[in-house]
Amino acid sequence: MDVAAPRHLNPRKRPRQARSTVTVEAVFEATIQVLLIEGVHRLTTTRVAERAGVSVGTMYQYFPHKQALLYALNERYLDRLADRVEDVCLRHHGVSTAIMVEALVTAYWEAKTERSDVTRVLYSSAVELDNEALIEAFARRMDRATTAMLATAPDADYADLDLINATLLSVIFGTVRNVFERNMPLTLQVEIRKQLVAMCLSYLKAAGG
Amino acid sequence: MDVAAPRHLNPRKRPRQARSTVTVEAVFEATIQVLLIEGVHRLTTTRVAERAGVSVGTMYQYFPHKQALLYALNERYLDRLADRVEDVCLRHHGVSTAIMVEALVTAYWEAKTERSDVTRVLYSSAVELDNEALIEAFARRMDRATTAMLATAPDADYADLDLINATLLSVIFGTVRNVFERNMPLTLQVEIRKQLVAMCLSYLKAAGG
Amino acid sequence: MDVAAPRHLNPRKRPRQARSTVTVEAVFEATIQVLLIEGVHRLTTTRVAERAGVSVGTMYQYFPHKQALLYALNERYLDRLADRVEDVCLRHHGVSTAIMVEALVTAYWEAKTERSDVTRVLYSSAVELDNEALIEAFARRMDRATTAMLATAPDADYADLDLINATLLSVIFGTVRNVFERNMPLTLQVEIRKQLVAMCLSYLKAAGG
Amino acid sequence: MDVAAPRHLNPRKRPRQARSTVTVEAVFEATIQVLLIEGVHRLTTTRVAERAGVSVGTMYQYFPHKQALLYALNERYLDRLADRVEDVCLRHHGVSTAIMVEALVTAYWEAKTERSDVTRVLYSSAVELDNEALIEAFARRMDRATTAMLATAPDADYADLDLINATLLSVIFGTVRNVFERNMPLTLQVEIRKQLVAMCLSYLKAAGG
DNA sequence: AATGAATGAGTTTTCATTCAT
DNA sequence: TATGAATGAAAACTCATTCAT
Repeated sequence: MDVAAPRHLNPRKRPRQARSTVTVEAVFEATIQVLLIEGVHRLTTTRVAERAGVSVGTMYQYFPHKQALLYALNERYLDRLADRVEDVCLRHHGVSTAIMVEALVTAYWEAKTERSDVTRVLYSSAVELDNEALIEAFARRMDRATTAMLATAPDADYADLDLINATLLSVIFGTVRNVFERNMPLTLQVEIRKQLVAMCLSYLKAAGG
Repeated sequence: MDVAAPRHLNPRKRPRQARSTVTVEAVFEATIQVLLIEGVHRLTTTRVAERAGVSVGTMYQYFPHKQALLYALNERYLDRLADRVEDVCLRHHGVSTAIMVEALVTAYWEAKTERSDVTRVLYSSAVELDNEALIEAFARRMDRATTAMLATAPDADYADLDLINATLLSVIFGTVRNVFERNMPLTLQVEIRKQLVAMCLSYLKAAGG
Repeated sequence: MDVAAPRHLNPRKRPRQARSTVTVEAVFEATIQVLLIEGVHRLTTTRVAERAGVSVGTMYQYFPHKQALLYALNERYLDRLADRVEDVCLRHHGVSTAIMVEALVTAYWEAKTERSDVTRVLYSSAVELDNEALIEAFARRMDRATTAMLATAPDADYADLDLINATLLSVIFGTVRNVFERNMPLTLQVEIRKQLVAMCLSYLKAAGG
Repeated sequence: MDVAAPRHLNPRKRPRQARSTVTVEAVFEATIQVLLIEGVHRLTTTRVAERAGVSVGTMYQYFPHKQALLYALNERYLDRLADRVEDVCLRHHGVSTAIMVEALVTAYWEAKTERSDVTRVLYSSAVELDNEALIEAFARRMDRATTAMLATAPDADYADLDLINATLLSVIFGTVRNVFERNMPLTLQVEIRKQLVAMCLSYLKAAGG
């Protein structure tokens, strides 16, 4: 994540010692728990601190205000998600387009749905958070990772790889969100996922695959 | 919209006289304005009432609580959106698949982006709103309208129209949301939209077009 | 009830025609119902009017404000109660002290307990109501009625009838309220009532009976 | 007071440190003052906090809502009252019935009338408060204390002490309330109190004294 | 005369943030 | 450094009363 966070959202200090890291982690976990159990509108600093087993005062040592906490939480989440997808992409350089797409969709889909409740509350926590920079940074990492991977496909040669890649990511990310936001039955989800892969492949083939 | 709303979100009274309708409309408009100008976390009943030029008391005669107001607002929005898309679908029965898809994507895309700020704030207003029923009802209307349209395509014959249709809608709706949430440059938006149409078409062709 | 009500609590007009009386009666009934079903803190003019089947506006024709309504309600209640007890007293002139006391306790006890829930909510409706005049007027009627009755007892001759009478009424009225406010088991209530009669009689005998 | 309070009326935290105790005490005092000066219907949390010299927020740390405050206030009052009466009873074990009754009536009467305005407003504060448990607990303590005392009377032997005791308490408590609620002239109050003692004694004598 | 929509001051309650200990 | 009591502005919501129709 190489994009500077909006200045006012910087955590007051970056945790360095072991104990701090543990505390920060506990606070993150507590935040998610409170969001899950009580909902955004009951997400209060006191409740988070209590659940994290620290005092509000201490929490304010690490996060100068509530927004900073939510910002950091989203940052952590997107960082981890990007890590996972990047990792998958790297491991699929040079394979066939079909396998690439399957791998990409699977990686993203599973990351989002294996804890779909957490995904959902994180979305809700981001409302009214100035997290464009975060999204942007995430998008850039994804762009790079998938572009790099697609470029190594032995069975394809795209005229405008950047556009094709941007389209692909928008479609995949958008569809996944749409599917789990609508709370579709699991069997339908699985089928749509297969169809999504098929759609991407027919698109890529037509585009130079 | 034939799915029952959660009981507690029902407006207190349905506006019948001209005056009431005007009031309710003013409140809706004011809500959107406040959301646009101040953001969700400054969306207070007082502010909405003030901007709508009515007293809080009056507002509470029509909406028993804030949630009910937001629910009704989203309902109105989705109803209108569904109206538009249904209308387009009806007017494209019997044309070629290519034209259908183009029309569908265009209709939805434009409805969402011609006031993308409004779309955005409406999404944010729906956070922590029990609006599954609304989404569900909207989805059902869309499903019916597009299925009916696709079934009349002279140049296609799908084995599993329902699944294909569900996929198509998830992809289109999801992609549109993703694109405008990421605040992409307009030129890229336009290109991706074209690519989206192309993708849908290659998918449909492969599926029986 | 010959004591003037505090000026600001006068009903705006005394109902004269048949229809008015019906309306006023309906409002009284509605008030009691709302008190019973919703409690004092949910006793609103709108709710009463609605339950009475009239509009708030109409209600305000008869009672210039909420207090006036409650005042009138309590007045009506105390008037009726006084009527009943007076009636019993009159019918027991000249009988033995034992029968008088039994009759008095029975009349009051039953009037209070036959609808103990109503009694209770009326007490609660009177809180913060300037109803001293009402109480006073009621007390005076009772005083007169029982003094007059006791004076005709063939088996007694009291040195200070007024004091004895005042004591008797305070004890009877107070005990009844205490018993039903404490929500005692019915069997205990019945026994205490018997004991109360016994106590009054032993007192009167000692005092000149 | 060994009867559990309704759960939702429990104070949020029990004051432990000196400062807390002072705050809670100040809030109690302020509540009484506001009740005295402004009346129940002007008893607002803000006014109480202001008068107590604390912020509303602080008040809400000790009492989760208005009802809890009123409940605690009544509890404190009844506890103290019970303490006083119990104390008097203990100190009169073994004396003559006449002295017992005199002591009991005096203790209760004085506790209630020495600050009759406070007594009155506390009654009014309890309207619509689910304080049955409180009353019950108080009644039980009184029952025990007076039964124990009466049992030690050298000049009496009661067949059914429990019933006699219950009657006695109902009569005494009820009469006291009736007398001071009617705002009788002081001289009459004094006389009635004497009569009440006389009445109780003649009753007890007849019952086995 | 009857209606009931509109008013807005007033109420309870919450919660981010500070700061004395 | 950690704590958590205290703060008070701000929020949602109510309801007695008025007055145009």
